[in-house]
Amino acid sequence: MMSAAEQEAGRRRRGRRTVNSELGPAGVDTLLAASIEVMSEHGYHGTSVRDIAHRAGVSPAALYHHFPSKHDVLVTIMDRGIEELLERTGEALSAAGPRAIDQLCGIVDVHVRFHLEDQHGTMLGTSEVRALAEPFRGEHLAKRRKQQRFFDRVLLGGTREGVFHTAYPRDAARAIVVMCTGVASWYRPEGPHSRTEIARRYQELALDLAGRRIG
Amino acid sequence: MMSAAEQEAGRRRRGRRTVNSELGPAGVDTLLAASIEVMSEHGYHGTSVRDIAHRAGVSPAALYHHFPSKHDVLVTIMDRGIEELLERTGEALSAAGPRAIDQLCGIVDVHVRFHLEDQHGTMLGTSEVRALAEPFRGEHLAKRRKQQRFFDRVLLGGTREGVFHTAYPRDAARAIVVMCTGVASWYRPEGPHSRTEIARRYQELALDLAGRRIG
DNA sequence: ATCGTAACTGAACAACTGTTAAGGAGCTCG
DNA sequence: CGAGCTCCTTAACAGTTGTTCAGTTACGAT
Repeated sequence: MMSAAEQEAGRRRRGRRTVNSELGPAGVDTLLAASIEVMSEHGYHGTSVRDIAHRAGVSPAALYHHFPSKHDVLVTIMDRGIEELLERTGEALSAAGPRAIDQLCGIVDVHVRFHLEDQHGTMLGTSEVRALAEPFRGEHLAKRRKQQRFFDRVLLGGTREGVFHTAYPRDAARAIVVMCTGVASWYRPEGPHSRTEIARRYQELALDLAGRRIG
Repeated sequence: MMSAAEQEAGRRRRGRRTVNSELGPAGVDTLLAASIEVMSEHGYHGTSVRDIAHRAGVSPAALYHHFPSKHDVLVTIMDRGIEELLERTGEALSAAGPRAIDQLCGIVDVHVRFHLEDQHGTMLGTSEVRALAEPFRGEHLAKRRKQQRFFDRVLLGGTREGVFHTAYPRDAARAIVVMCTGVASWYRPEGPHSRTEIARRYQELALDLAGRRIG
């Protein structure tokens, strides 16, 4: 007969392989990865603590060793996500230099790549804001507005610079963010185009939306 | 002491006023309207049958007089929505005539207006596809692809016609749909712009995405 | 060897879930 | 009148929910 410890170790290993490809501290990170997988498929309310635990290969109670509540798991995922996006966007903006065209290409590249690489996490992030309780909801929305303002500034700057000719820079900025965010909901890794190619195309589409004249 | 009938009538009247502004058959339509309101706020799984019934001013069991299940309520809402969108899009396309520019303006106008007028319903429609069970999910996705194909055809047609110059007509078509669908998630009736004005602007943005040259 | 602690377990909790059963009020029609 | 129908009720059902609790195991430090 197999000992409880052997059973348990086996279960954990299996859990790790599914979610985490065999390494890592297997605690918080495994649970977060499992949560992202299963929540992005069925939504926050459509996912039970037992679903998460089963996917992670642990018991339901194990989740409460690492997080105070199911809600806190969501908060952690959403906050890590938006924070990384903000950081990467800021970096891209610094690296782009002073020209609005370069800036727009830079932040669109980051935005698209981020939503392609962390497809499930970002889908959670965009669809489950409503599941956040206050004050986390308010804080998260503030960070989203901050991210939006990056795009607003680039569009308005380019308009003043005279390189963007759209009559509605704010609407164009919002449209660009929405369209780049949207890639997470249709992208399939087995599709015909590489992530790099998709990012390149969206830079072009964003420039069109900004009203860059050809010539 | 108030009779049960009086209590009940009062409750129903209150329910109607909240949801339906006092008229209508108060049965199926009231329940659907209540479902759209509360489900668009908390999502399908975040909404209980008791939540819906309470908003509609009836008992939880009343829902099962009109629908076989909670899931069927969602199916009804989503199907009515996509069917009306398809119909309106088809009409707009016929009314637009042969030129791709007019066609694009027509279907963008319909798409934006539809998502502004039925804001809550369309938000449900875009976010809760995952809550649909088979075979309804498959059927609904087929209708969504049909709607997408309207835009694909217009973009490809305009490219062949030589009036649209985007290098990526299919990506542009998807981006246009996504950006028009997105209005439902940020629009507030008390905002600075009328629905007509927003629709007009999005026609402009769509033409930019399509790569219509100025001049 | 023993202590401490991090990581986890199975079993239980009350609350809530979708759904059903049985019945009553109000209406129309013969 | 009363049969039949629509629309709705209260009360209950079994299953699931998030969460807690008391205990167990693995393991590095003393």
